[in-house]
Amino acid sequence: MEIKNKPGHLKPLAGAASLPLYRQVKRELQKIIEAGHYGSGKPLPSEAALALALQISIGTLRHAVDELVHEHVLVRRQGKGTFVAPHNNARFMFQFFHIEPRSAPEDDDTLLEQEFPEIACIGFARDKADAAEARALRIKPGEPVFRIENKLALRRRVVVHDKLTLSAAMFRNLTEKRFVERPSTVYALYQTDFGITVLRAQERARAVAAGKAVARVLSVPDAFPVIEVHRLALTFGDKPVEYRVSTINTQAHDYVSVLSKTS
Amino acid sequence: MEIKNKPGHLKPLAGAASLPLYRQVKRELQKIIEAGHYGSGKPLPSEAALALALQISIGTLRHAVDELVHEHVLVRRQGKGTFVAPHNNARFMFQFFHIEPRSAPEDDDTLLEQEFPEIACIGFARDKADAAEARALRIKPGEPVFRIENKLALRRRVVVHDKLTLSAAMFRNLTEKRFVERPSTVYALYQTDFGITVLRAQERARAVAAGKAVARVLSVPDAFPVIEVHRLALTFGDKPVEYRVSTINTQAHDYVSVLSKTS
DNA sequence: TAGTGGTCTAGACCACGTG
DNA sequence: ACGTGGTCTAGACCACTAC
Repeated sequence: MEIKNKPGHLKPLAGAASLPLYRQVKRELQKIIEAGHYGSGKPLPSEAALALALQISIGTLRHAVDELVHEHVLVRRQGKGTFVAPHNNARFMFQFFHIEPRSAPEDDDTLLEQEFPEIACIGFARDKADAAEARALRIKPGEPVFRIENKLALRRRVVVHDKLTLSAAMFRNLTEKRFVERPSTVYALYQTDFGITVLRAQERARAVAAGKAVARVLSVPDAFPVIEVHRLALTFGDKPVEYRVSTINTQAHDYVSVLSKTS
Repeated sequence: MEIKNKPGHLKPLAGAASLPLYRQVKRELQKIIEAGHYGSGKPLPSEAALALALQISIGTLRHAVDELVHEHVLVRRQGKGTFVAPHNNARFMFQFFHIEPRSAPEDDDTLLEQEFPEIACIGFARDKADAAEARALRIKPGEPVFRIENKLALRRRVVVHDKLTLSAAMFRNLTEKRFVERPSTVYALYQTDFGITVLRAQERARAVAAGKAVARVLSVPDAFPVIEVHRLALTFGDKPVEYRVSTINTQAHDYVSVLSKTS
């Protein structure tokens, strides 16, 4: 056949180090996703169509999609199409919820049937960002924020106290009603109502003596040792979305994390 | 050209659901790796050679290798070859060490320059497994185990107390000398001296009041709140390798974990 | 039957590391 | 100059889902 390929010729990065074509395609796809169309049940254009539109081979297009699928940004369904990954299923829920009862060492491997927590909103207010919140969310101190307080129960026992902080500029018109009536997780709410996709989160945990207010919520003695987790949730471009301080009663539950070479 | 491919024809799984060829190849590669040759600086056979030997196309071979690379089991080095992932470099170290100073919120993104802990062995003994150890390591209570105690310091301050338990059957002829003189991490030692590759670990964390002995090692008041982490390290086939209880002084350091859709 | 993603092949050329 | 992995292409066929 003797056909010359011209990799890096169709779409080189002028002057720069010329990112591989499939990386450029990946970025292109990310833009499409971030634009927000294709949110609800609608599949992306077919691989053949995308490859044609971008004037690349289907193999290269698939390489780009492969990476996004591996990052759980897209999901493929054979015979149906490729979709942006939904935030509403149980599987995703437990990407960000890592509390487990301490019992049942029957099966060692991970999540077989994790329990869904029962969430109750016990506070909702609009206020000005303090220093810590502003630094975390990368806004100016004093800018308006929403503060939401939740308690989470497993088997009727309150195990976690959550304090969420959201930038009011990012979450315009957020109301307590929407928070209380949300269908599933808050991250699904961010996506459906505000087009914000949480991609990653970093958590920093420390042991502290429970404060009076939180101790009452968790039904532990005053100054009892609890774990305090500071979480920052991020979207595309590592932009901060939510700052959250969780306090966990670890008398009967563990804060679980899986360290893997596959991380 | 009009050449018919015969996918699933060269190497179908008789009777069964016929795993894709590249998955079969992946297993083949895993066997090669587990066999233990290719441990020290020696590259695997080249992709072209492997594809030829297995009578498959190079694309399929690469697909299999891609997955193992993504799982950090193999690493590729352009111009040199493909190697089994070493356990001795800094990058890997921090796959399993997630303690960070609480300061410096300068750069939000992860590990730019994490500090290497200074490790000191403060105990080494051969004993019989108690109930908890036996259950974790999946051996019988009373079977011989090694117990090792370490303390880890960051910036000259002791931050972590570790208590490791290893099955003596799995680690024959382990000596205190080898542990003290180890070049880098213990997981590198497991690999070089015993051919055991740690692939994953699960950690369960809880807040507790520090016991007297540990409190002294960590220089915290008696009954001070600390985090206790129970780790089980696993190798191929999810076989338990090491059971470890770490106690962390979180006065100035955090126990960090990154939750990601890319998990 | 038609359209989608999933697998596999064969081969060209590029970029890196070593001699 | 040579061998290694890295990228890209073009096309065939399979498996699933819809209509």
